[in-house]
Amino acid sequence: MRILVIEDDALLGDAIQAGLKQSGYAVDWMKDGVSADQALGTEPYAAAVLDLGLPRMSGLEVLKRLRSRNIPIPVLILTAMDSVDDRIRGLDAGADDYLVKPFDMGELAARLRALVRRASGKTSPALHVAGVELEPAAHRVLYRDKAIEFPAKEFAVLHALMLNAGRVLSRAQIEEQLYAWGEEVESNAVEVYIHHLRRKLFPELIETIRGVGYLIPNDKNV
Amino acid sequence: MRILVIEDDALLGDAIQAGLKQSGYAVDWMKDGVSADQALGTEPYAAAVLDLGLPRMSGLEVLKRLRSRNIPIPVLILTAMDSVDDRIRGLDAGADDYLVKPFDMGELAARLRALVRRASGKTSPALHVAGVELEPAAHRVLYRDKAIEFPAKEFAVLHALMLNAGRVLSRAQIEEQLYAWGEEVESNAVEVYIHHLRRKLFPELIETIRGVGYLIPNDKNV
DNA sequence: CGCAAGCTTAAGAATTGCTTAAGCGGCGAA
DNA sequence: TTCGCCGCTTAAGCAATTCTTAAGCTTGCG
Repeated sequence: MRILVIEDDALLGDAIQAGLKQSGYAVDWMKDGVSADQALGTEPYAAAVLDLGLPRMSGLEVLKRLRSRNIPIPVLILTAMDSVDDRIRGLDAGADDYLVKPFDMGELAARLRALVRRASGKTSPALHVAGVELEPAAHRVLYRDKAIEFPAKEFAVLHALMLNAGRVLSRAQIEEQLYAWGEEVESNAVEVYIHHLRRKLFPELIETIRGVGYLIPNDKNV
Repeated sequence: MRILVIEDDALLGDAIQAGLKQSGYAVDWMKDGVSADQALGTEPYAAAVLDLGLPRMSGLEVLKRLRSRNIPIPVLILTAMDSVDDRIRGLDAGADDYLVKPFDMGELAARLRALVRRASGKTSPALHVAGVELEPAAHRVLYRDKAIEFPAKEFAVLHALMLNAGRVLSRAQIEEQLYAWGEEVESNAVEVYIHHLRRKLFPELIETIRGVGYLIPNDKNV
């Protein structure tokens, strides 16, 4: 799950990036409006965290341009305590939620989670597919009522596949979820994670579509 | 278009039912959580309007059970003005939108419309022709309710032909679907794929138009 | 009847994915 | 701080499938 953080303050940006990484997101960090605008147009982010005071192009402008291009990703804006006006204008311009600085990293992560979930529409907090239950918030997976542990990346792959149950995800699509800019891999990492998932759960869970990608089939029943 | 309204307050429920009927929906009205839960499991609703405070089973519980059964219909929850917590928990439990009481009937109708549109847009369109069903997203083909496997290229050929059912595709047009620039083949590859398709499905599915190309005829009946 | 277009088959080539294992780096414990 | 563990990334060999090609055969049409 990939998030774009747009924040010009180095200290704060660093903290946000670190905190969100901790929560398992792949985080890109842009420090001005123009780069952010561009990145939002090209990369498949699940959400954006946007400070309104930015150099080169204001956060509000970034937001407006985003919406005018009909890109519906959830945007959470960061505002100073005293700028109620900004907050209102942000929400008017299409922001989905806001947080007043200073804020707690846990809360930011929680809100992002809620936003992403809501945006993806039909996703409940716990995903149930093929007897596997995955709780994104708790970073927990249950199979046959037993908790199974997954390291961050394995979890992310499983999450992506379960979110898209019934749809094929190409290896490239999965990689985009796992890695932020400049930390792409060039190996068969995804294959290895798939292998681990199959071993810890059961092999039939994930189907291979040769030359296309991977897929967790939708349940028919239940 | 059928909508389920779950609301225990007689006055409000009546108003909602009337208002939505006005907007052209067929409206069922349940007054407690248990009946609603049951109805949602059996009837094909396009969306649900859910009050969170319900007798017998709370709205939140209804929602959770709905999602745990992987039923992805859009749910709009109704919350009291002061219960921000409920709203959050509702969204966390998989609601798609919310409305704070009291609300305007026009707005409710508008939001439902938006939700339904969004939800139906996400359903990947399956192609049905001549008893063959092809789901692009799942990379899956069903014939006589049996799944049949196709390697990437064969699938691509079938997909192209079904997308253009009733129209002749030249061999060159089919090849364009299969190969990126600079990797054209110079052989009878397409003929070979056509042959495989005919064998796995049935020979009459694909007609040969000599000197022109290939064609899957349109069904007369659906 | 003869030719061209398309069908069928088969086999080698190429690609793709699976599996295993090892090195590396970070993080926590001692 | 140092050590050891764990997770992440690579790499390489192997197995299987898929792709391409070509050759011979069949069919339809003039």
